[in-house]
Amino acid sequence: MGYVVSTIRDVAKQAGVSTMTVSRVLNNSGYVSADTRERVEKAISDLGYVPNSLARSLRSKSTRTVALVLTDVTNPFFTTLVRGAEDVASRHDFNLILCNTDESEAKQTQYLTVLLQKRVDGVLLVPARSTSEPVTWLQRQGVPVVVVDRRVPSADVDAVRCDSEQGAYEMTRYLLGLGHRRIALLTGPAGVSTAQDRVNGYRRALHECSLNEGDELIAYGEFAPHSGYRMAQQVLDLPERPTALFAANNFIAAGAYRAVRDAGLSIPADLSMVAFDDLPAGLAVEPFMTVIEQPAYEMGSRAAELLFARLSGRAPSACQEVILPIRLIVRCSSGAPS
Amino acid sequence: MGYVVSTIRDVAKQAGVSTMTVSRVLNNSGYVSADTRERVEKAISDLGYVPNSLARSLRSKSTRTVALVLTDVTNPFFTTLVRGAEDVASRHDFNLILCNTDESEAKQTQYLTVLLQKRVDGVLLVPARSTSEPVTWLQRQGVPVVVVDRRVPSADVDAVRCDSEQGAYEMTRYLLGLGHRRIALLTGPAGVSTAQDRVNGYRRALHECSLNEGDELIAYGEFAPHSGYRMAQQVLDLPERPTALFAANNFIAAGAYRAVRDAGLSIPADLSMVAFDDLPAGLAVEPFMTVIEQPAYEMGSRAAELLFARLSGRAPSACQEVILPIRLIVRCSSGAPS
DNA sequence: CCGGTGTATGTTATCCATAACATGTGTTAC
DNA sequence: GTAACACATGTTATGGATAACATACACCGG
Repeated sequence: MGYVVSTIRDVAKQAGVSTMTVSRVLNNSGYVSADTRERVEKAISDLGYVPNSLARSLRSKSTRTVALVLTDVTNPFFTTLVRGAEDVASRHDFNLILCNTDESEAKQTQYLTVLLQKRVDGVLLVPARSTSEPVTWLQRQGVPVVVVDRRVPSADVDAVRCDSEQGAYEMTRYLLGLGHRRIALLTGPAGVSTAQDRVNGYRRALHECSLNEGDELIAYGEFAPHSGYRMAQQVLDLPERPTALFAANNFIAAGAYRAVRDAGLSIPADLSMVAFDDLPAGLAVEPFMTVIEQPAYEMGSRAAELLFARLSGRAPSACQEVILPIRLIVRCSSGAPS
Repeated sequence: MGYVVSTIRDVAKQAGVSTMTVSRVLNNSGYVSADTRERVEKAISDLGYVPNSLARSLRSKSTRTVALVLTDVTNPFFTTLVRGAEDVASRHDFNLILCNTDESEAKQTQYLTVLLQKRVDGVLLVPARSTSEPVTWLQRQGVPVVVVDRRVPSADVDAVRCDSEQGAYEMTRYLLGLGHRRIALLTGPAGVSTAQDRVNGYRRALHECSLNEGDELIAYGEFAPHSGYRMAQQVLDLPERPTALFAANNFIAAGAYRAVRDAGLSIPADLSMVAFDDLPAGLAVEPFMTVIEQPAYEMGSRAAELLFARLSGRAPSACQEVILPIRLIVRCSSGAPS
């Protein structure tokens, strides 16, 4: 009970020096004799002193902390992205705070408020919705932002992402090339740029083939397995069943895959299936699906690097947009329509 | 550029009051007239003022933040546990910081250091290894701890978990009851209490049946799919193949499941399979496995409640150990040996 | 009319560290 | 011999908020 947390003053007294000298030892700044340093270090360890970063940050105006605000920590795409950001952050000796918004704008606002209050030095943001408002808010508060994975309209901000429109276009072209004409697209919320861009790329490819289907083959839902399941059911129930399913992300694909199996259809014999984002190899399904792979790790690391470039002032004043290349990986879930 | 972040002083000046009055408005404490409150609130919103929680916490000696340190954020068992903790935290108007140690003691130490520096008010800890050291360290620094899911030896600390030994015992009894005699156990790292307890429960059940197998049927690995895959391969390659596989957690089960399929065996015809922790329903495998289910959400919420009880002083001075009940859910992955 | 109580606001000290500046050695250079 | 400089340490001001205390007025009861 009642353990007393010691302060820099206690350490100074114990070591017989001023607090400033202790501070120098802690920060390895300025001059300290070997002898003094040793005494101070002994005092620190004797007292079990842990510096108070609140006080430290208050004075130094830097928390050495950045935040990564994303929409779904459980998605392997994002966990990989996190590792990329983490590695860069720890290389810069920064802490990374993870905030999971669950695709909710309200939660996002709440987290950004807390982050501003905690005075994080910068934010990596995967926006829950396609609005520039949160970005400009952070910027007005003097917090550098890098927008990751998704677009926000008309914001003057650093950004790292892949070209979802182009990716969806290429994937759709690939399916068309196999001979598919009825291709269903299962996508995310209409308000999310990646969901919309993938629709646009899909449409562009279809239009090029003069396939102007109505929108019955496009299903909007959430980036979640249960939603993928429902959307797949929905398009499989259409009078004229599609010959190919294009899931706009890995979780939608996972759910859709179950729906297809539950419907007694086999892949790719009865139906081709492709997806955006690779599927988690470890989890029960072996990697067999034809996918558009995005370099998630690199997205995280490049975004973090951009942020640290801003933080250190080593960045060009103009904002940078980094578009990373995607890769179409053909596996055995896709083939010519029967 | 150069946006100026405003302080409570700026707000006070703008509203023509003292900083103390602004503080009262912010914290809804003390007396403030309706008229003044309105002026202050206008000033706050005009300036886009965001209170500095560093300064606030420094003075008030409370960060209104607790941390949940766990070993694998990607595991649905833990994400569910997180939600339990989150809900309770937000009900108490506290922030929850998530720290992912990846089962590494080094990472755990690093995170705890940062948390102490940031002066979190409390910690929920899923210990990476069975050592009481990190717990006593936190306690000596005056930070209340609740140990979750896993045991640490001889520590005087609040704890919430399930009885892994008993769960494994019951599951093994169940398999023995079906007629299985060669039951392989795929478990986690030897240094983790849940991994070890599950071995102990398994052994107890076997001993009761006078089945004193050597340890060739016990494989130690990591709580991860790739490890489950390898361990399954290992026991499937034994001269006398086991008739049942018992995975000590869901991720091991997911990997083992793939190994079984890759070996061309079918479940439960050729081999029964059971697991500790339910499998993620959403991810490609439908829930079909016989499991010991732990109340993950409740573990998180109860642990958080215990922590807040301590924080508010409303807790009995003696430490509490909460052992939550588990449930054996029989599904179609297990049957009598062929 | 006086003291007690509730309301409304302000002043000062403080939280714990670091920035900025000051001071005092000893050594080197010319 | 002394200016210049590296080295070593200390003193004071400061960051942005709240705790603790102080002040002042209004209203009420006796």
